[in-house]
Amino acid sequence: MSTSASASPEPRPPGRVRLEDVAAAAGVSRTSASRVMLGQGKVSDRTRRRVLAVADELGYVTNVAASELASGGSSTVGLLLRDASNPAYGLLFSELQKAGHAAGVTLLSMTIKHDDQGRQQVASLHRLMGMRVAGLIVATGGVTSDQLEPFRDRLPIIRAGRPESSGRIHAVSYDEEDAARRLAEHILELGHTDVAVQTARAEDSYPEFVRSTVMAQLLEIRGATVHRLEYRRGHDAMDESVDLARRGRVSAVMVPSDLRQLTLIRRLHEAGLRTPEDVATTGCDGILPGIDLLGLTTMRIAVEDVAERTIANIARMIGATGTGDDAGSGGSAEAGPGDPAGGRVVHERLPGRFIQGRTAGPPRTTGRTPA
Amino acid sequence: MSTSASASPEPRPPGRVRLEDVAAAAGVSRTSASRVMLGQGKVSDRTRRRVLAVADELGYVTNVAASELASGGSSTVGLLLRDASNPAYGLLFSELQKAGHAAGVTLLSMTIKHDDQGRQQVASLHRLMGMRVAGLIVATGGVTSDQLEPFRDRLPIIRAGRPESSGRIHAVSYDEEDAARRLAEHILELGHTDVAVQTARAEDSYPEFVRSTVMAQLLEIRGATVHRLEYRRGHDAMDESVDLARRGRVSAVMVPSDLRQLTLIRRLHEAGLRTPEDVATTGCDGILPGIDLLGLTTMRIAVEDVAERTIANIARMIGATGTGDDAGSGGSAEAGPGDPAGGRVVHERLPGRFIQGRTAGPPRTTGRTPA
DNA sequence: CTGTTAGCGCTTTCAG
DNA sequence: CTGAAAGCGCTAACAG
Repeated sequence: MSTSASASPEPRPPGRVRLEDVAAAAGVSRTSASRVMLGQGKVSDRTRRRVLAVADELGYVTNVAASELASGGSSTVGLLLRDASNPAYGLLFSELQKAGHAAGVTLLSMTIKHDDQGRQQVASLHRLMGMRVAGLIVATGGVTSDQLEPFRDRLPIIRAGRPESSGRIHAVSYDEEDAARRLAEHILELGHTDVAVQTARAEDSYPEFVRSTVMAQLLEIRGATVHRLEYRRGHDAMDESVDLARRGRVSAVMVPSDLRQLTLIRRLHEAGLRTPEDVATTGCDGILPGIDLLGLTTMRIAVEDVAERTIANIARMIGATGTGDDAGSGGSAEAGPGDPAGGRVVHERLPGRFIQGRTAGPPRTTGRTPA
Repeated sequence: MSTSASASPEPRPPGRVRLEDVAAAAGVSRTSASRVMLGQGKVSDRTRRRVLAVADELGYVTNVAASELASGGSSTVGLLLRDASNPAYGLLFSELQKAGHAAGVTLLSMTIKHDDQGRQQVASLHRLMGMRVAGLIVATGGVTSDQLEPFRDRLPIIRAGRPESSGRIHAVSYDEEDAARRLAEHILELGHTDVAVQTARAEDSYPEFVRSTVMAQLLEIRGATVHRLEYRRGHDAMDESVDLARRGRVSAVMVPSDLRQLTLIRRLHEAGLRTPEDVATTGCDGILPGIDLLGLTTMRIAVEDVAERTIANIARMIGATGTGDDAGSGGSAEAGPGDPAGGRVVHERLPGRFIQGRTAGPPRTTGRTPA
């Protein structure tokens, strides 16, 4: 495998091998060679075998650029991703790749930093468009619907992991509301009546915004006293949370992400407070390795499901089959690309799983309202 | 920005806009338009301005496939990545993207699952080659030097995060030996003389193999009694570790990764053993969020540095400048691609940082050999 | 079943 | 400074 410089008379030059070279060496025309490589059309078994053998021997690999140019379309799907150092996004990325692989969809990934008010995002978007991807998966909140809209009628776009408000863009997302509800209900069941909820602004993190909003609302509806602590750049609301807990004003602090919960617990420890004895805490995500050791009470979001459904949808929209079968060369015309059969916009929400953990216990005061 | 269907007489079709369209609308030739888009050659200021304006208005984006085909070379770098659900790889991925971005290098990422004895890897490699990337960054152990070798003389290849044995492939890696040494010395300093070391096989995880091997060797050289517990598929060596600890045969267990350390701690807890009171443990990586809360004693590998150096090297090799300047259109001939000035193979090892943590304390028996 | 003939959209000599 | 012409390597109708 490693040192196979044997029978070949000519010491094959390092330069790239063209299909034409393969065809010549196999004694057929470019067309036939092409057909073999594409696995389409009718080719005699002998021809196919020969071409394949020669191609392998010569180390031929299809020039994707030329291929796409000639055929007028790529089969790869662009993936706009957010900073994968966030474990939740890293996992989503992996799962998308895995699912894509299984479905025969090649993903072209591009991460973007979430600063720079969308300007950078647009640039990445353009590069992806320049590569003439067949579809687009957007797995970052940074890009707004407006920025996506102009491309919407050139290719199918689907958001992964975040709901989409625009009626023309597909989405497979985590059911944040369900997650928020279940966490809030858990806190209520434990008997907490005074709760601090760290809230995010929609423009900073939409998922966290939804989570925190729903949690706070549900708690209030059920008669609990809620302290909303909004955080933003340069103000993480942690000090206020710790302060409220220390003064006994709240017996539980709910935050909209596990990363924040870690920070919170850290701060509480520094202040000499323990979970769940002194204060109950909940987070959200459930992705971090070692979460069980930390005993975080949280929701595990359905990353695998979201990835799987996202790929399934986009694959259908671009007509990929993964086995090389043809998905019908005609029939995509006026309806616009990316419309699933019937022109309906996909809009799925996948629920997660509650993780009991050990950071949320009953309040120290026996749970009665001080009334 | 969103609803700009104004002055244009013809309701511009949703289809792609070609450079020719731009040229026509601007009243110049394709050639001039091309020159403007490439930012090269001499074009009058008025022409440039007009072309740019029209291009923007029409929403023109360069067809990368056609461009690369015509110019015979892409400026993107392929990135072969391992499963990003592993936090260490997820972070490396992010950092590479970030560094690439800063250096003006576009990365084309592709993750691979680490099963399937390299067969899958080769397929991904081929796809990347098919995209005619200008260089290749390999950030996964799964791909062997032999598999890389055939492509070595077509483009520069650099390994990120893992050392490379082949003398022809570049590498920027973590200094695993240094990490192993420092951890082992820490254990020795604490007074441990009987230590279990979970070892990995080179073919399963080379970094973990090096770490565990070096740790064990150093411990032995210094006179400690080492129990090597090798793990492989279906046997994680955890039971043996717990058993040795419970029977007091070892006072410390060293494992070659934090993920494993988490598993170990979990198992120890289940067996009623605590760290560091009953047994000391160390891991390696230091990437996990919340590592401070868990108090893991470990080494933080230099992910950021590795990413930065990797990009710097590959950028130089492919002659990228990030500002669009030309790096000399001639001069790359016999020396082979990817050879840095002088033809030397890059081979950097970057040291990490020790993290004290709380999982490793002194042995319960006062540290004297039972002799 | 196979080969021939045109391009895909862009970059690039080479003349104006 | 600008345009005309010639492909890059491949696929896609068309004939054989």
